[in-house]
Amino acid sequence: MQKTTTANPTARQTDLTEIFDTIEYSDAYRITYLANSIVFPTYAAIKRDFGLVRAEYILLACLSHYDELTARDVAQISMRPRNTISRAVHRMVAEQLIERRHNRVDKREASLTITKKGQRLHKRIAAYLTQRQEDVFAGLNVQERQELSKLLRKTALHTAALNQ
Amino acid sequence: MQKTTTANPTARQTDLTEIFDTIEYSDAYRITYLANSIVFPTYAAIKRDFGLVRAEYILLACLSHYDELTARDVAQISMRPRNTISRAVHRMVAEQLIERRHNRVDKREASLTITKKGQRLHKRIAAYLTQRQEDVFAGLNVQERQELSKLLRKTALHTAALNQ
DNA sequence: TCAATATTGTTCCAAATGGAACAATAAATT
DNA sequence: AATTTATTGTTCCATTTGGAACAATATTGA
Repeated sequence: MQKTTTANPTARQTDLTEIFDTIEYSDAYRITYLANSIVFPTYAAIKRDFGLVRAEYILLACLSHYDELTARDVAQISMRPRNTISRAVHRMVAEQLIERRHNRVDKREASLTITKKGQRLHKRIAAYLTQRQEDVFAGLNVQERQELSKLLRKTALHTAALNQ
Repeated sequence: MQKTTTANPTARQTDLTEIFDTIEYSDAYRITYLANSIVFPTYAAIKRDFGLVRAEYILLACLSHYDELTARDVAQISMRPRNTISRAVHRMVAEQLIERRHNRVDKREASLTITKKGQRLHKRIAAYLTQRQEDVFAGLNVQERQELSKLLRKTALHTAALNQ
């Protein structure tokens, strides 16, 4: 709970980073803040430059790292509702960024794969995210960065099990 | 790039966590995954139980930790567009969760404060987020958790400066 | 075997969202 | 002082979003 002032409006009186320490769920807050800092500007740039909405580049990213996935898999990996993935699939099949092939065994599902064109696009998009990632983590030295990586990995694996 | 199969549809063949390691921007990815894991289920619960949308509880959280802020401050802290904050302000003033007082010096802006009622609501919401935070970080031991906290804090502060 | 239940992916619809243009005010520049 | 530029907060509008109901298929269990 910090003093702010409107008495002297010329100077920025309030330290807008205090909440990092004072909020009850400070780790969750910091994580979310960092995620937003990475994702929001990059998302806007991807939309502007490539015309993809979030569910679409998520789909592209997932398919870039697995030989094939079902829409259900993608929804689970990304924690997005199935209908947004479904929409993304249709638009991206139309754009020939991915391919869909009905499963002969289980006729409900279809397996999705990325095309060459899709892979090329993913590479360009990944460069945006990688760049922003480096900017965000530039405040850490090499050991710190490694340690953070390790801890995030462990936490993410634990959480994935939790989300199951 | 991992083998999956649709040949034997009964067993889950694909390890959906592999992407944590194989993706180009793995730190950014892990951070985002964790943020989503914390925020999505909690957000849904907050909406269900209290009827608040995201911009609204963000506003509440910000005002819980500063004596007063302008809408602009909140937009900056939360990295949300100004119009979503504006909407949230109006609804929450109507609900008497926050108060708005026009600034005499700079007539464009208004200073926002949280009410007692707003504070009580924030406490209840914070409990949801805190609980989820604990679940997500339960995979770490005490030292690891402390170390992660420290690294996240440093990175968040660096990023806040970057976002300025 | 047949009914009941679960799962996958889709469509529909109402709500949330964010960019852009705007009015009001303030600050900077001439 | 007058003009130009910047800032704050708002409204408008088109798009994105996600819950819920649904059809098709698969699985479970009586």
